[in-house]
Amino acid sequence: MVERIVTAGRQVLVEHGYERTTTNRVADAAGISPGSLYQYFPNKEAVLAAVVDAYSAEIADQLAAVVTDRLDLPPLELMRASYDDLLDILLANREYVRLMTRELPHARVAPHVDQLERRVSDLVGTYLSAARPTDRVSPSTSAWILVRMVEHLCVQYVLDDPPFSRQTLVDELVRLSAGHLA
Amino acid sequence: MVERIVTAGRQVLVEHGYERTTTNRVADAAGISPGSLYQYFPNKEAVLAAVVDAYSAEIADQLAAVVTDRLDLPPLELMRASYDDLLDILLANREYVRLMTRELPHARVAPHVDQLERRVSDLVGTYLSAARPTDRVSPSTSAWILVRMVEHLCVQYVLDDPPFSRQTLVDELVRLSAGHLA
Amino acid sequence: MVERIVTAGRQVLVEHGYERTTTNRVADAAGISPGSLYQYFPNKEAVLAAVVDAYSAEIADQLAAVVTDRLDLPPLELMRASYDDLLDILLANREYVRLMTRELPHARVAPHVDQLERRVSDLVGTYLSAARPTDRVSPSTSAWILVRMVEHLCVQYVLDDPPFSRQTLVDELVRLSAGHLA
Amino acid sequence: MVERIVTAGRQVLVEHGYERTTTNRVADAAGISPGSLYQYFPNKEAVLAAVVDAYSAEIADQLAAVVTDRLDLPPLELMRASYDDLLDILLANREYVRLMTRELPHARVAPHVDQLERRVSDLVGTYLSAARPTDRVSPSTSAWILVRMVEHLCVQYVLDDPPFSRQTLVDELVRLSAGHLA
DNA sequence: TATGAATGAGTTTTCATTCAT
DNA sequence: GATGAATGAAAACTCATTCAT
Repeated sequence: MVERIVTAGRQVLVEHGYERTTTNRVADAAGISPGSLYQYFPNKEAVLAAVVDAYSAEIADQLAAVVTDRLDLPPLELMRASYDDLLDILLANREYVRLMTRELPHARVAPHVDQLERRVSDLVGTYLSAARPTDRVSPSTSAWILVRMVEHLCVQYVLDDPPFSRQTLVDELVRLSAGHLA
Repeated sequence: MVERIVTAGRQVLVEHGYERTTTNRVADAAGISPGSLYQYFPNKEAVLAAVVDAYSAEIADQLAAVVTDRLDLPPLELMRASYDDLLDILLANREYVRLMTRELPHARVAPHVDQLERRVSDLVGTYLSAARPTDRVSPSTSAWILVRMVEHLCVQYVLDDPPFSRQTLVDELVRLSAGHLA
Repeated sequence: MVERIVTAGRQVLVEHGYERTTTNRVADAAGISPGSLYQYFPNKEAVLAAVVDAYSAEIADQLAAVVTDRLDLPPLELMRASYDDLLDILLANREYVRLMTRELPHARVAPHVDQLERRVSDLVGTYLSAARPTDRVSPSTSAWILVRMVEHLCVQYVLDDPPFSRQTLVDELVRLSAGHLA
Repeated sequence: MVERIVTAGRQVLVEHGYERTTTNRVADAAGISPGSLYQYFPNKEAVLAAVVDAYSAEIADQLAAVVTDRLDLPPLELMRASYDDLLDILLANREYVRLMTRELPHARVAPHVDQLERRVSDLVGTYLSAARPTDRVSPSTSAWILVRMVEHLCVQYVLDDPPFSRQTLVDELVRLSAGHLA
């Protein structure tokens, strides 16, 4: 039932937008009464948090795995494969990407995005520390830059659908990353 | 008077946040009655749009000028100087950056950001067309990538204050851009 | 089971106050489901009535006995002993006194208080009819005045704890009563 | 308008009872919209407080004057006249007496009643200190007992309309008081 | 033109009560 | 009988908008 409500919440969010997401509408979409909703969630806030949480649980692991699963590859291969998969995942979950970056207030999403970025940045930072001797910038700085750059360009690509191919984006991301690390 | 209302709107937005920005509060901050507000704006929507417009008018020209004023420079110098100035502008207008990217709903900001991005992208695209013969990617693709990359990393840097210097960011942005164009 | 519910109701009333006494909370305190509560009581009203009834059953007899058991004593002794016991009983049941006079709506308590007052007044009236020839006022008027006076002052003393001794109150009540009857 | 709302609140309280007094009903009775009510009062609580305050302002001074205006009389005359007037006032404001002692939750009324009782008790205590040398009980104890006794019996008389005359009650109150002070 | 009191639909939330299991 | 999830009407309160002055 919690799941039903969360699904309904997600749906209302997608269909009506954040500002038109009311507890009554969510209850309606879940096919329950407003009172029932409050047997599973203490307030509206908690319903929205659950929707965001569910998204994170569903997608964040996939996103982290994009890097995690390839930490044994050499940088270039890791990057190409990761960016490729990343785009796959985001393209397959366009609606959620839109929800997180376009629909929900930043404050509600920030904790999850921050956590994911930190998680991936840590991975990348560690990877770089091992793969590369010291350099112009610290591994954590590199990670900060690369993670945000790749993330943002992929998200933008997925949502704004610019007039160049998916392959082009991956190629250019790899090139940018390689240039940065060279 | 329109200006007074817009200023008040901006102030309320900054001090109270989007969700606590009511027409009454804006009227109050403008020292007028709610009824008067509706003689200058048809509805709340329009007030917020005007606030965003005013922001764009105030900052967007500066931002565009960052590139415009240097179209005669060679790429590397143009980039370094532009990124430097861009960071200056954003750092000097942190509050507005926060408003546009963290406080206001994306839908309200998107038209302006898109317009600015298109404007700068066009400039950059044209510049690249002239500066560089054909290449891996079209000038407009390059522009799309570079503009979004630089913009996003600078905005993030300004708002999240990561533990590396402003100079480092500029250096790395130049390096990334140069690598992309090479 | 009815008893369990009534006990729970009393407990919730004491701990949470009348306005925060919900049927769900009572059921919870009774360790049963809200549905079960409705197998023993038709509605919330009835539960509260039962709580008040139980209180009356528990205390009212003691209170009536204060007089009943002493109808063979001469007036002054009867009064002194009765008031003394009355105070004992009320002091020993302060929580219930508070419930009846401060927590519950008057309408819910009135029937029981009225009944008790009538019962005691009748006793006292009868006693006075026998003990005393005719006088300034009828026995029932005397009873009305004395019962309410003593009851109210004792209740107030118990709940408000004024800065004089219990003994003083008893002395003064006896004196007042004696003065009235003289 | 505040007055209109307070009047409406009082009326709803009288006609529908405390538990059926809702902000919407009060607004309705005042002939205004629920929103308007909230331009004059921050919440329901405040409306009810204002109703009680208005009552106090209207009646409490009269009640206190009952004693204040006669502090130069000898005790017996003071008492007789005061009790007489007190009954007049309470009989003339039966509806308000009912509201304060029967309808509203004790917690809402207590501050006002306590204040009034303290005010009158202080007066009486001071009067007794002057009129009478030391005695069985302190003036403040006498005041505590007399004020509560008289108040309660008068209130009960007014609300319950027992089968004896108003004059009888006054006579007996005087007698009781005199007996206490003798 | 400016006002600001008035509006009332819409929001979140509660809770006495029901009923399928 | 017992359950407890589900109900839904009703409550307090908000706020964009209007309109008589």
